[in-house]
Amino acid sequence: MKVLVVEDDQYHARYILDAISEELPEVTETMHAINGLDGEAEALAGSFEGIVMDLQMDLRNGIDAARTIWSRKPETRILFWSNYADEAYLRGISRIVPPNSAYGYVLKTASSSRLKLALRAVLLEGQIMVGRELDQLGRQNRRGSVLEESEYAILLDLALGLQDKTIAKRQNLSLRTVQNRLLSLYDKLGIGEEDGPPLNKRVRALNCALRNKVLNLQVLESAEMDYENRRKTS
Amino acid sequence: MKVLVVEDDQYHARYILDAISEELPEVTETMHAINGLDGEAEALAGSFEGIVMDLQMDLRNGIDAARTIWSRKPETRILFWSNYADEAYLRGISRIVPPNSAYGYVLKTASSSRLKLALRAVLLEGQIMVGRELDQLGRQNRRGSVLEESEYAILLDLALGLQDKTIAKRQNLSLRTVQNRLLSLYDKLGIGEEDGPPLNKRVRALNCALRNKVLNLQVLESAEMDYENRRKTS
DNA sequence: AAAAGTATTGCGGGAACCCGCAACGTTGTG
DNA sequence: CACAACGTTGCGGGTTCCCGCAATACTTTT
Repeated sequence: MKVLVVEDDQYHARYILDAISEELPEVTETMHAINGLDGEAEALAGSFEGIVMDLQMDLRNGIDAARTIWSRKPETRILFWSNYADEAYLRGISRIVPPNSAYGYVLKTASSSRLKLALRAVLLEGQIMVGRELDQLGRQNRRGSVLEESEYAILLDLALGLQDKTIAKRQNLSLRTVQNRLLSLYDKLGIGEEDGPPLNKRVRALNCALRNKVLNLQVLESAEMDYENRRKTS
Repeated sequence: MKVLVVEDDQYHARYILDAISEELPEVTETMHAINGLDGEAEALAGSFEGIVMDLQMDLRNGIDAARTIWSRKPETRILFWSNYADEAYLRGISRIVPPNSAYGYVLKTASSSRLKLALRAVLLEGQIMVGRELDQLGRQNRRGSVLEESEYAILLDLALGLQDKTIAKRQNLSLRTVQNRLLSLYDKLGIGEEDGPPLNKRVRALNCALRNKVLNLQVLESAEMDYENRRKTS
């Protein structure tokens, strides 16, 4: 079995490569890519059955890399290995996993045994394995409310800096509907409940989304590129 | 000599502890704190001459921890060891280094030899050592323009979501001056030059500042706490 | 099918924001 | 001192944003 490790942190890469060679004798060959772009190219060129993928990387983040890999080779087993339990990552991943595919999500703060277990379960056994800390992410948000997919889309557009009018055009909604979605977004993010002077809700929404880890820098970058591309080709 | 390592990533911590014990025989005792709060407490309680400090940590980030440590023990030598070359970090550090103190800033992507060199130079020899990648950060910004300290302060307030009026009050400026600073801020961040539909400049400014690494999540958190504290005690 | 609930849209107005114009103070240079 | 350069401040107006109110749709419940 061939496994590809996509990881830009030298210390983490060394550790995971060691772990694989020690604990998974079934793996006959490993390869190491040091960023998302490189990893994507290797994965498409070679014939890897399993991938360990870091999420936060330069050039191309793990989710974008995984999307193109899965779109060409949907049977590939991918174990995401990340420092952060961001809702943004989970949302990103859950939108790109192909049906019947094996994947997993393990935090880098997890113990070695947990990591090794996940390596075996996902790469060898083809199971789905997601840490419990991550699973309950959506629930604890604010007043137990999760962002609807539609609200999340608006949040992304807001985060890019688009105006209401532009968002309406993009999403094929009326101006007022966009503003309604923004209202419920503000509500769910808990904006307007602070004491002290009133705030600029738009900026505050982005601020809160970042601090609550509903968004992160990687998805901002992805959304930006997506927006640029779609704008140019239309 | 006693050295404290403040690092929440288990793999990085192990590596740096190994490196110290192998390469720096002068170090007789090492201690490991797993987050900023813990590290701060240990540093103030024990008598450490040198500290290796991660920047991105939960509970309390490295800069905030270093600030309180230096305010009580300004002679402490601190080597910052970070994944990211964010302008936000440099700004934060340069504002808290006490005069005549020894410190350094090394990226985690640096080679082992560079890291070991920095360990020796900063902790043992008391030199100042900053990687070259970091030093030129301020210059390449946009049209060769660096943010003035005053503009940076406004950017922070904007990022918190404060309104112009509130910012004016906080900084003891007139409303119009705040708006002028925002104008030059927009200019330096390159906002308003994009083609395509017009944008919400406020949100866009935050977005760009994050993507250009003028700001990052840690400074947002710090600014937030600072704002809350100052508001309550006034 | 009726009723109740929810999402979408329009209208309108007050507040905040963006910014050109012009007046004023400060600083520094010949 | 004069003059220029620059930061600060006020004024005014055009635009965007925030959001209550109310009229339709569309969905679910009874």
